Amino acid sequence: MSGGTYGCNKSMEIIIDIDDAMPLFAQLVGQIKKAVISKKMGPGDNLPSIRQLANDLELNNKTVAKAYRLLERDCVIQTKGYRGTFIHPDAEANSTVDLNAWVITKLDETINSFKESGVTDSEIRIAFGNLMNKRNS
Amino acid sequence: MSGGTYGCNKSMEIIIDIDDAMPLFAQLVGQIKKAVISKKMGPGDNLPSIRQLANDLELNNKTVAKAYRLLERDCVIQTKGYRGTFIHPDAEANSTVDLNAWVITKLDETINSFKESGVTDSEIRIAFGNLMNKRNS
DNA sequence: ATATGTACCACCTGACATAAGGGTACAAGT
DNA sequence: ACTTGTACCCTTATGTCAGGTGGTACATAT
Repeated sequence: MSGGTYGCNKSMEIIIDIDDAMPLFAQLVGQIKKAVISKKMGPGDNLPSIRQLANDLELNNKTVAKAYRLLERDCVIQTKGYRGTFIHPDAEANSTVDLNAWVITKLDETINSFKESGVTDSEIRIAFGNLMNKRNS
Repeated sequence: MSGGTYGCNKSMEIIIDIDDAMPLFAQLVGQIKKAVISKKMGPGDNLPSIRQLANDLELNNKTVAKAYRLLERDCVIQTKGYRGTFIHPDAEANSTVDLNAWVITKLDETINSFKESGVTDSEIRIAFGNLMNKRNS
């Protein structure tokens, strides 16, 4: 099997391409943001449950849950526990804001400042690795 | 075989532990800086050639060359081409100045600002990976 | 009983970069 | 001739991480 589609009240259509280089969860995030931007979905609209969507799209629960988690972090959707998941009031604005862009920009500045000081790529990578791993413990 | 030692005029002793998690070249860098700080070696002292040290320590030329390259960048040693390699006049000061410290501090600040914004570890890693790899080409 | 989101646990897979080694070669000097 | 640092080539192995999947369990509500 490869990919799957989900049609909800003829208002939302999600297409997942398993052969796409983009990770499945990222495709889901993009599709939902796109649906919001193109006004196919609006604030307050009900999204399918994680298990439901995973089943229709032939995906794993975790994959869908990951997408929902990211979407909620970006305030594109709101999860209300047992009551289900809904489109966030400010979804449209928050769908266009790309958190990644700001991360890349700021990180790029930092890395460049290192390189200008003659720091080796290896050293930057090592420092990065240490920080990312230690903070977890 | 595991690791090796190098004794030079009973003034310098380098111990490499191949089982250590720290990369071999990094161990070498640390050992030489330590030798400078503890005044076992001083400005003008002659260091063994890359090939010589690699042979004694049972390391590859490249590994030693990498360590020397980093040490010269930090102005702990001076390579004078065919004439060999020597301890830098300001070696002691430059051995204590930890370029890594400033890198870690600044990088830590940047990463923390990301996490406070809810950015995922994965996303930070991916952004980091993209930046480090694209700049190389 | 059923459904919701969520939080754990573990596993497998592929991709990728680092680290390290082997080899060859060069210009510059002794 | 010999040695110096250095710069390429290619190969290997190791480790790490992302992505995905599987299962179980929980509190909260209907």
